[in-house]
Amino acid sequence: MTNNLKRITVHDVAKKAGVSTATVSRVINDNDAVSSELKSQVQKVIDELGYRPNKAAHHLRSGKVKRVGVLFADIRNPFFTSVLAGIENSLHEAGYALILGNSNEDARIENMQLQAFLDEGVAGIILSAVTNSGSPYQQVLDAGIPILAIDRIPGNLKVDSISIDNITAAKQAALHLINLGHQKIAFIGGPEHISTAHLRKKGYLEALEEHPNRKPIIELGDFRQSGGYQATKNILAAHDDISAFLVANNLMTLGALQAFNETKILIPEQIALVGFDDMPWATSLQPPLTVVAQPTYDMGKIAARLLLDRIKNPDNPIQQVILETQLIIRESCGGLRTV
Amino acid sequence: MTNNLKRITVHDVAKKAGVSTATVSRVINDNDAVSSELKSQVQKVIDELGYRPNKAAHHLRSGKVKRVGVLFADIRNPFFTSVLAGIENSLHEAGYALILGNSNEDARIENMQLQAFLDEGVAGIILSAVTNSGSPYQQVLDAGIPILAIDRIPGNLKVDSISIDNITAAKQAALHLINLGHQKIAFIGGPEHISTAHLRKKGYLEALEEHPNRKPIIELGDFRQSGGYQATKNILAAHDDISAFLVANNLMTLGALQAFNETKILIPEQIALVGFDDMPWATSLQPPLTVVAQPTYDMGKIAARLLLDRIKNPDNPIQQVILETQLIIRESCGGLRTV
DNA sequence: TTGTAGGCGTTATCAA
DNA sequence: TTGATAACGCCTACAA
Repeated sequence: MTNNLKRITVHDVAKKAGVSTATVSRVINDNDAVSSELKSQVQKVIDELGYRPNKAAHHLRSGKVKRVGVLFADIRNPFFTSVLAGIENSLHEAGYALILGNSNEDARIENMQLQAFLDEGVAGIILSAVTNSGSPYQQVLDAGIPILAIDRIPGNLKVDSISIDNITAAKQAALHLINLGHQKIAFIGGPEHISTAHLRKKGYLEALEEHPNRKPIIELGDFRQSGGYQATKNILAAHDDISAFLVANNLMTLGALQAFNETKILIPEQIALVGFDDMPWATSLQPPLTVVAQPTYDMGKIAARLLLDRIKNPDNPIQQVILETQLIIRESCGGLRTV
Repeated sequence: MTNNLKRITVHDVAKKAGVSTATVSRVINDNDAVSSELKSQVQKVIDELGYRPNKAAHHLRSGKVKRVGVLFADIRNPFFTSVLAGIENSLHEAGYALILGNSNEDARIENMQLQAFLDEGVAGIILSAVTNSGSPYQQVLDAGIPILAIDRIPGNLKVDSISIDNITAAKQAALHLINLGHQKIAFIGGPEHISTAHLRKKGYLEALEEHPNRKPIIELGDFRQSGGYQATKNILAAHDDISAFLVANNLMTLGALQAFNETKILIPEQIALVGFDDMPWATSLQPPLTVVAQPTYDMGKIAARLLLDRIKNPDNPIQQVILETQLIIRESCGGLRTV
């Protein structure tokens, strides 16, 4: 049942190649100066024997690991899934393994997962933070493990980060609705402690401020479908003269649609709708959804690259990358009413 | 910049507690018989020092790892995302780390990823196989690493597995459409080499066979949105008398909807639609989508548990778990026409 | 029940 | 440029 072929080690290679284990090690790690003669000779034996270095031993002795931890606040949200796919792609190309964790929007779990990453041994961590404060992450940085903050950036944390310009993104969407002639535009936002939620609300408010007589109508959800549904219901119950909705998150947009369908409200005839994130279903809905699109997959790819850069060059200056969003105008926001 | 606090090891604990490193090791690993007196004494020192065992050393010496590899064919598909969340949850509870890989429906990449898992050191692998043959996976099993096949089960592979009853699932959906009185029911399936695709087609065919005069109308897509779109277009172009569609995958269902919207075909008035997987958007669509629901999250949870069982008991009999699906009837398939 | 000591597979240091 | 050797941190015979 069990495998009784003994594991092939540097010793086996060394013996067969007639060199020392040190030389074999040097060939594996390429770097050192080994005569190209010996190098190819050893490499040949490595191939013949099908030798594969033991990573645990390598890690133990050298302290180096090609492993990155990815900790997201909600891996079920398609936004993160797409980002994750981008990360996976970059890491795989670079020969790094990806350890995945889900903090589930829970600071306690997040903390445990980070600790688990440290125990497991990672060269760096990509993190969509649950809390807005940097302090919980300091111990990780103190341990010499770099963090790359993605999407949600804790305020006082000095780390590399990648995000979108949330204020402008939301503002642009709100302005579009304003320019279509809408007077009463409701905003469904997320929890204040999440930076993206906070900033998108700010963008919405900024847009309204630029246009007189437009009062903010705001309801905050939990970034989940049910939260969007409930927030929409609440707004509809409290106001009967709203003609447009801006929803600050993908799943909440689905919740809002559910509420509109239930209430037999027609989109865009009765209410214009702009959502967040260009998800697979956006073009399958009737009418197709107008959205603020984030470059999710690319965010992931870039995030991984930034982190790998940091791992290679710990003393480089910190980079804060901000990607642009795109307002994709489809039919859910209706045509021009007044200009 | 760098951390100059030396790492705390068993030796530090041993010295401070006035015991040998062997005793410390025994306390860490709980199992052995250490007097409860000594045990609590050592534990106290461990807590005081904040000692955390080095997993690389543990792995190297003992050969044991609490790490599982998860390799999916398409991590961007929300079906897998949901399964993944279930797996993550179970593994995290059990103190296992999750290494994630994406084979992207490519057998070559799948092979590389499996090799990477072996190099990295995993106690087991959860796999949604790209190919339908078991042979590519034999080397992993030969290395003593158990595989748990999920969703797609290679034909000739003797491993634990968890899946749904794909034949019955599709058959049930097709029968529902038949019972509603539909005569021409089109089926959009997936690539034949994927077991789920193959079996769902079989279920559709079985349903038709039970009812005379119903000819199969089949188009195969690639399990992606664009494939569903194209397949729908093809069917619509070739037939003008179809009154119902059964689509065998979640993203292809979105593609079909896109095609229907574009062609101004009304659901369910002109065409009744049944899709696969109860995804977040199903209830946000107008009309809400009738679907064959798979217990995705639970599949993941159970998959992880099965694998951990296998890791603990390598010689237990093989388990093939088949979960039931549920036909959730909403409005997209229309009401009863004829019975 | 507890301690001693050797080794897991690799790499870093030092010497040749 | 190459080799001998110790050490990374832990576990496990074996001895006491």
